[in-house]
Amino acid sequence: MANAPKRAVTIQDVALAAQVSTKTVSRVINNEAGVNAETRARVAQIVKELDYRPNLNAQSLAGDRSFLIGLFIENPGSYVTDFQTGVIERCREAGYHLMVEPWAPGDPELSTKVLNLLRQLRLDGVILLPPHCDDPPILDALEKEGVPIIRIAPINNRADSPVIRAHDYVASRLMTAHLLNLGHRNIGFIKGAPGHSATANRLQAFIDEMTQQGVSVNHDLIFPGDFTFDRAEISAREMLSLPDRPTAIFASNDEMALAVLAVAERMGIRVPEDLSVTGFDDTPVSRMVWPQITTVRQPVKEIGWTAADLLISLSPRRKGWPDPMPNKLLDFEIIVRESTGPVRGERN
Amino acid sequence: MANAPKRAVTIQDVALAAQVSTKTVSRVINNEAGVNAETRARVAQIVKELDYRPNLNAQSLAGDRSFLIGLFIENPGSYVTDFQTGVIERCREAGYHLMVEPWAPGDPELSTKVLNLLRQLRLDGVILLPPHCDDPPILDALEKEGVPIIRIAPINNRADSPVIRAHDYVASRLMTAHLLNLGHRNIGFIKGAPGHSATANRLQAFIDEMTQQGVSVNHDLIFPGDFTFDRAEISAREMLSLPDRPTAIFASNDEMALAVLAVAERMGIRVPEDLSVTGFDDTPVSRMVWPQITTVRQPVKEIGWTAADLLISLSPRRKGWPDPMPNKLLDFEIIVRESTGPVRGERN
DNA sequence: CGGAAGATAGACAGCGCTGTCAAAAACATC
DNA sequence: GATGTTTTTGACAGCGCTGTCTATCTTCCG
Repeated sequence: MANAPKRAVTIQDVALAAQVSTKTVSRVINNEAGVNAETRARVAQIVKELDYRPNLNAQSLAGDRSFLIGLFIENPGSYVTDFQTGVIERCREAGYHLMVEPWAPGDPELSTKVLNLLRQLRLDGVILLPPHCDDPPILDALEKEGVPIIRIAPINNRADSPVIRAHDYVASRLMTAHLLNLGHRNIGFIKGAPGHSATANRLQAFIDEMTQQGVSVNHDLIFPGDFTFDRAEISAREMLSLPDRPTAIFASNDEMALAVLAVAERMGIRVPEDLSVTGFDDTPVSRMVWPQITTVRQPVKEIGWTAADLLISLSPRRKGWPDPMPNKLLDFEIIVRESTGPVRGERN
Repeated sequence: MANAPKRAVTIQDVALAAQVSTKTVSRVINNEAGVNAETRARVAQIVKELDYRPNLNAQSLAGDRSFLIGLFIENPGSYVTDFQTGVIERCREAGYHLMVEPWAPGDPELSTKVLNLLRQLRLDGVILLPPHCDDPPILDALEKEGVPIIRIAPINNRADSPVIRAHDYVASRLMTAHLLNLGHRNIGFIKGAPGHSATANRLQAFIDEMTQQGVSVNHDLIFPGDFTFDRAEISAREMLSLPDRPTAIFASNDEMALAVLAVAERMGIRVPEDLSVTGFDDTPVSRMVWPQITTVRQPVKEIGWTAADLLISLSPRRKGWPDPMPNKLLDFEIIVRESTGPVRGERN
């Protein structure tokens, strides 16, 4: 029904009531220096009494900042949800808002569309998740508009923006060591999607750890994947049909570990007795299935916090990033659950 | 680094280049009537050449509409992700944007916070998911600001806004019938969270179908739940420890069905041989686990589309909703998978 | 061919706020 | 008490756009 289009309380109203200029009110609500303590108190009082809230559009237009932060994602779901939660939490505390924008990586008009968004909204910053954090059309558009960015777990280096990542590589090595400790030697690996640094890191760490522990890597046991259930299902089926099938499978994320579980179940292979399975990310489902999945907890929400904090701390002063670029490397945690167990010698 | 603060192309620039007034340019970009076809073409041409995009903030400020739609959620995840995707898709096509705002239902300052947001952002509309669609502080704040709303599957009626829902009740009856057809008579039920219409509807439909088919409902087999895994796990454990335990359990959503599966597995109860389990919502995981869960597919994304479409179609003209309120009732689909099977007589 | 009606265009103000700069007030100094 | 310095405040323009209203130009009709 959209009733009563009541005119909202404006800065004018406050100024009038407080007997000061609008500029002074502006100073108070923005916590700027140079206002007498008494005046400040009086204005603050009136603001409260009148229940005044500045109009963001007007602030944006006049002040050339939007109080909006973009989050570019490929598709929602998986870890993105947690991440988003983290970002929103911090944004809200700081009076910012989050605009979630999904993009399809291959889109030929991507650049135009991104530019369109940026020009229209004047975002104060953008957080780029993989694979967008390495996507030239997107990066170019952002650079062209001079929008500050934060990249999460990118592949390529750039000197112009901070990077936040968790230590995938170390985590993956530890996870591999976990499998090796359990006696597994014949270990299969399902890769993630190309274009994600996690894909390369997790695989490389797997190979390095195996090698360092003197276990030769069987490259025929490294199967393709793309972080989805369906693709992993195919790889799992192939791998488990091998005459000398692996005693353990390291899946590059939880959803793919789920696929391995499903295939194993269907083939009558018991987990963890006959096959150990590990995931990555500690998504909620990893503990809702049976057996619960051994996985790596990435501090996804914390990464979200960090990203938001960085952008918010930057935005008021348009001075660019501080000199040592404030990159962050966050901790992870290996979570051993039911899907991994000691290798059983009776086969072969 | 936030380089080159290049001044963006404005409507002025276009007007100058096209030798018309800014107002005419405005007419063209907003597709308003009253512009000569020739002029329109010329302006459109220049707009393209200059790669001009109107500044949303300015449009909002001057035009009293924000091109922003709010989506109020309790917490992300579950079906919300799909819903969000649907809304974003339509918003983008129409030049709108989505602002996702999670709220904690019990928050004593809820009203203030919502008002704050509304006054600051001037949203063109808000979509309310359960349980917010029945939350007085939120509804009051929205009404006070005259923001149009769409409510998804609310409990209470209100004449002032459209409602979109899928036919929970019918779906739940059919699902119950499915269980009855398989020969189950001793059926357990795990309820959803209070404050959601789905909770009441799904339960009532279950009771009604049972009753109609002449099967007496054992109220001791109706267990509490809140749509979460953890709570359902407790209920499932209790239920399956009963001396005369049910041969089927109807869980009010997929996550809780997962819990039943996990408990059954742990207790050595086979699904579906010894126990049939059904979920609700057809979330992605319902087919990623083994056995895959029999569930009800709700057209969550389509509901998102519909909600966005309604709001967008309303917003340009501030005339309020059309007369028969455009409520929508969407279709569902029962998806029979592996977690349900015929009852086996050998027990007792 | 005069005048009414309709189509097209522009002038202008102003949405609500902040940046800039100058004025006023308060305080220091010798 | 005159002068310099700092603090506090306000006037004013303008961010980029749209709503309103008026001016101009066409067209149509008796």
